[in-house]
Amino acid sequence: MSDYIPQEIEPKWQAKWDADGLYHADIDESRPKHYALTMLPYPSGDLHIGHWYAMTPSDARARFMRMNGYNVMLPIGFDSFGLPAENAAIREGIHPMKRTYENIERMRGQLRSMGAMWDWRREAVSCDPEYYKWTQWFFIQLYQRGLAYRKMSPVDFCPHCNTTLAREQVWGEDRHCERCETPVIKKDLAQWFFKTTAYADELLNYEGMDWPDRVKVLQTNWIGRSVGAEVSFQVISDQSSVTNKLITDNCSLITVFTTRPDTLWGATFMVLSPEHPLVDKVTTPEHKAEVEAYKAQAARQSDIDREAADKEKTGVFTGGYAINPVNGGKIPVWIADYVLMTYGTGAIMAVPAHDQRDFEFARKYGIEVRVVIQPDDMDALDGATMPASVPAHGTMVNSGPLTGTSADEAFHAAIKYVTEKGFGKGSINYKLRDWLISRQRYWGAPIPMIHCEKCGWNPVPEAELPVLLPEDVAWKPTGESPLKLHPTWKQAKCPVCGGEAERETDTMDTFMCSSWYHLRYLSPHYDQAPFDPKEYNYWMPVDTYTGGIEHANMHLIYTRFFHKALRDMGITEGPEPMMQLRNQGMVLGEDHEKMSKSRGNVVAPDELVERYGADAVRAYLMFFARWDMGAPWNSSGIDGTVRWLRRTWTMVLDSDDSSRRTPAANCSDETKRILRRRLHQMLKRVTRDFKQFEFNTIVSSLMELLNEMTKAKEAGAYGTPEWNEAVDIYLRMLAPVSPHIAEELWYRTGRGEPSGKDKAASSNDKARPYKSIHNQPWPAVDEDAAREDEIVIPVQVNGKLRDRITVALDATEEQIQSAALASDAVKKFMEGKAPKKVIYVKGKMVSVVV
RNA sequence: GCCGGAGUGGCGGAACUGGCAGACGCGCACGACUCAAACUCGUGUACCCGCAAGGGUAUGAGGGUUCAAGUCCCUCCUUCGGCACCA
Repeated sequence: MSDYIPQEIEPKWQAKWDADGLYHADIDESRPKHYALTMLPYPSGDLHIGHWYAMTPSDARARFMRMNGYNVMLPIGFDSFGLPAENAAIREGIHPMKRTYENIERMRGQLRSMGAMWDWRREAVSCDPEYYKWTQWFFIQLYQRGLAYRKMSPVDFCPHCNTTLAREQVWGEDRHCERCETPVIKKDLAQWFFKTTAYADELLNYEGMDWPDRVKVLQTNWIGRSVGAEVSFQVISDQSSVTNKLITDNCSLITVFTTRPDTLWGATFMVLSPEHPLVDKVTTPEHKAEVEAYKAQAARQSDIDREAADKEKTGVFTGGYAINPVNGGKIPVWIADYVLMTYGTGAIMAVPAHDQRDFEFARKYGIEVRVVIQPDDMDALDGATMPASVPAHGTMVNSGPLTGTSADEAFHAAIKYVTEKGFGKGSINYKLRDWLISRQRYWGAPIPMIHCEKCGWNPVPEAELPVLLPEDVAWKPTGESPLKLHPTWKQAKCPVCGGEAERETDTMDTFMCSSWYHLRYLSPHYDQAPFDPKEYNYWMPVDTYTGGIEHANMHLIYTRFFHKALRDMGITEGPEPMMQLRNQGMVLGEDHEKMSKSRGNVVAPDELVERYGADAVRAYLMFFARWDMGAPWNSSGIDGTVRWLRRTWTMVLDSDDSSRRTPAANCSDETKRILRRRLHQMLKRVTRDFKQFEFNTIVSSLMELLNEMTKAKEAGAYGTPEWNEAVDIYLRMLAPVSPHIAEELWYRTGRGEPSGKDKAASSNDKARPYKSIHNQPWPAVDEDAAREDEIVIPVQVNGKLRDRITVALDATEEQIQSAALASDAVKKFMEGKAPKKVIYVKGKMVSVVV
């Protein structure tokens, strides 16, 4: 028996599988399809342990599905546009394209070392013109559908990355850039947006999706649907008049959004956001100076200062008044920076008695507090003296026709009331914003739009796609797109009038590229359309999608939006692109901190593969933590999986009979029966765990089975039919986890030999078809073999475990109960008393109560 | 503040309809092999009392439901994510 040397067998089999096209996924209508997808990597230049942690269990799962008769496609590619390559260009003067393709080449090798079942023919690279041509094409489709638009607005800008960011890419309390952690600033810029909000409601529907609740909750919170009403308040024109003459033109209606229309009678003032367009109109000449000063101060403040929730509320009175439409009350109009222009209508009605923010504001500025809901469990409230706002649950008071009803009923009644009276209507608001996709950078897909002085913005004609990136560009960190500084690139002919025009010089957010990569994998070189409809009809939707949870509110919302928008254009079909989603956790450094170069706690998978082999690294990554949780790395733990694979090698191949082993002829039936029982029990567990993505217990079950088999081998099982069956099934279960050693042992034990007819067909050893273990079916559980013939029943007395009795599987309840009561230990703890009650749970437990 | 996840030996974790807590592995201890060490193999390993048999205590804390709770319910604590003046 030779030694287990993964460094020899792994490259050998990788080359063989590649040469045989073993993992090619082609349309085959005779088999059910399974599209397995893992989030495509960014070509940073090195595959890190996180990639391995995400990808190897996904590969194992795909292999399991393959062995279960599915025609499985597992594609791979690169999300290869993006900032790091461009920043390196600025720093080191290396062209982003050159650097990116070098990195891709390096990572291809690293990916191959995993021994995963990628179909490399389907590789897609998003920075390749044959890919981004279609990214641009999709932009145009969205534009023509009215789902892409250009707007001047205050947007988040990362001063370090020198580009604008989508709202989803701004994180944390200090509002920092998702990529470089620099706090963002606000800039007024004309930018392109996608109308994600048009699909807000549909994105909240997860029907038929096998996604983790965690992700659904994150998305639901992010979309932030609120149900309420819009109510319009009229501004009083002549502020000194006692007759309250109303301005009748619509421009002097202030519309607010409220989730509590039932509290309308308690609105004692209004607040406009300082940026609200009606501020100037409402403000009286005496208050103009003060209002202007406040507006200027609010504009200067960063969002971070402004949005700090614990900051004391500030604001100024505009001098203007509005009429509360439900009771005719004259209420003052203020401006305050706690009201955001970006949510709702940018204006609120303030109900200090039942909203803490409004309450603090009212007390600070001496505004009336008017109670309209009396909570049932509190003494009668007095607006003038109450120390804090009270929750808006209870019975309506001081609320006209609603008085006396419960607040819950009043919610609907109020909407009906304002609708009938004509000054409001039911309304729904979302926190979700439209997706800002413009980036002032070079290394991205150019936005295929042309601006003409006469004809405005128009898309580049389809025949002229792709709009190629120029290669001769100077990279300077200016905050402007390098494309803008290029001497000629932006010059273009207007597609409408043919006159002189200019290209859009911004490029697209790379999340645009990754919103449809699963479609490009279907046919990466197809040049008639973004994908070949034949491939689409067979493979889509994605059956299993795996990746990190950090994309819950970014990629996973974008790609769902994209699919739905395309569906409405007739390009895709079905409600969702990815039916099943599973998230892996994160591998932390040995110091329990997030891995980073600066902490020096990064684990390099290349070194591990070199030292232990890919099979051991794969097995360890599946074994060492719950996949969905992740855990800190433990460098000595991998020794356990290395030992396990070596013992597997020895168990299967070592036929040395000179040891103390019992000869096969003397092997007892009992040994064989136990071997088969344990084998099929483990098979059952492993099958279940693969279905449920519980990879850690798959490996531990295999370890247990190895221990059982080693015992059986010592007892003479080696060489018996039961032994051969056990080896056969063991290797098949091992194949998805550690594909190389499984294949090698399959081969060495002659299981890959062609049988009968195949063998006769060719005497040439090389041409003989080899029957790879990876083309074998998953074994079937023999339930009879797995069944125990005796069971051990724990016996409790007064809830404490006192004994275990062994009974035949078919023992009756009476037999088991009397055996339990006959036990010495049980008798001892019953202390001679008669049992009050004996509970028997079938096959599980006897519980005696005295 | 709100929403979600997680707290089990020295460590990673297991326990899948409430039914034997600690599977499997790491580490550690002892033994075999060895001149020796490493490797490998074997045995042991939650904690406390006990030579042992045995007994007691344990799943973040405290209550509850139950014959029986890591698992269900209530009140907290710690920790990790996300959101955060969202009207």
